[in-house]
Amino acid sequence: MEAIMRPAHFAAGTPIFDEGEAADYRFNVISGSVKIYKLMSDGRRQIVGFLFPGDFLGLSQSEVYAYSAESMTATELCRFSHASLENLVNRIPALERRFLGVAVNELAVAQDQMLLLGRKTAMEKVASFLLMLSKRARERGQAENPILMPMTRSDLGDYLGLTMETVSRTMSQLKADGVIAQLPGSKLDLKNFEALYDLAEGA
Amino acid sequence: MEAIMRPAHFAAGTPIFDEGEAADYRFNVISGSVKIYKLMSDGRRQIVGFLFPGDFLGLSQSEVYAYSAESMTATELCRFSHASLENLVNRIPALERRFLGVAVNELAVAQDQMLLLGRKTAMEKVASFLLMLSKRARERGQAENPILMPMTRSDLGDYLGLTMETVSRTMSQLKADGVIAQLPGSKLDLKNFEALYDLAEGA
DNA sequence: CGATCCGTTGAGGTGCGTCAACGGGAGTGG
DNA sequence: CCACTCCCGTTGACGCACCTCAACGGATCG
Repeated sequence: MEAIMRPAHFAAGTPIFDEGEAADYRFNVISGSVKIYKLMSDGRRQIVGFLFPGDFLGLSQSEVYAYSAESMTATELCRFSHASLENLVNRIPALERRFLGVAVNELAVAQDQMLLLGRKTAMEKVASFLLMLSKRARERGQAENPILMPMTRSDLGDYLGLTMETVSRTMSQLKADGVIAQLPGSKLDLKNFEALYDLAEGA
Repeated sequence: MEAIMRPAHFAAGTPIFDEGEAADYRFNVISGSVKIYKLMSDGRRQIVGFLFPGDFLGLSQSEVYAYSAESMTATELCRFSHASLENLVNRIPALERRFLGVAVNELAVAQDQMLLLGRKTAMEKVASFLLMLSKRARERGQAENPILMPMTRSDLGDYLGLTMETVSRTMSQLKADGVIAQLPGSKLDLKNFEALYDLAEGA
């Protein structure tokens, strides 16, 4: 895979590709963080994923990207042209299996997110989100407790189906209740996992 | 594939499998219709998909199903044991490619649904849903206009992140405005596609 | 040191949820 | 063939969780 890979660097807040563009490339996140989102004609936005090192983006069955992507922090990506990746996959069936696993996993994550968006309250959404960030950090081999949260309140709102004001209020309450605490550098200390689990389920 | 397939029949409203069960089988819908959903401990439900002939269910990376499945109408399924399907896929790489395509497609559908759940109003949700049903019928080679809608108002609410009362009110308004009309046999006549497109986008 | 962006907080409004009543159709049993 | 029941859908009245609009403060940057 390294033979067909090209590194690509993006400063914080840089567009990577837009929904509707020809889907000529696939990417893999090396470092940094990326948000992928869909827009409505009047500007309403739904963020459909936050991506971290190890995550893929740009997978598409159609000729065009199904969502837009933008870096949140300084980000390093691996870029693969669709054609050369196709060639490689044809010669190495195990790769296809790998991608299938990735896609099926992401599908399960998407279904969890549908439950969150459709049925959870603001507090449940925020608590669920914090726990998810923590879990994903652990899966990446990082610490599960002080979590890095590079996204703005507005990003968070557009991910959770809330306004940034509601996100802010909810986070303030969690701070006031001593469940979380801010640390320097966009870091968040989850001081009470048990409380978060209860809040995420509506207890 | 036919060699390892077992047919399975389900009467309307019959459980097929439950979230958390050992994911020993994969299924393909032959005829009828299926809903797949996730439940919260207090009974809140999010339907994450309605399945029709040609659709797959039971794909999972984990050892257990990630959602529950139940037939909505009398339904015929193909059942494949996970193990034998695995064997077959190992011998026929094209099958893996096929599944990858299915999964990536479903992921795109899931992302559309996230936009709907997170950012659309009740009217936009209902209009979008009707158009999606019509589009999927067309893709299956069926008529796009009188659409079959076998799900209850409650199912619809749990799919769109609304209550059944709100769904009912919204459908009533669409009827009053002459945009849709009920036909016998759970069928719906979409009398004004253009109006529906506008309503789905918030115009 | 002005401009901009982000986050926070308050006051007030509203879209949808909640609760409730009712009617029709389908299945069931007498 | 007619009650009876149950489920589904509809509609109304009311409440509330979250949105909208607004003001303000701190951080970053040119």
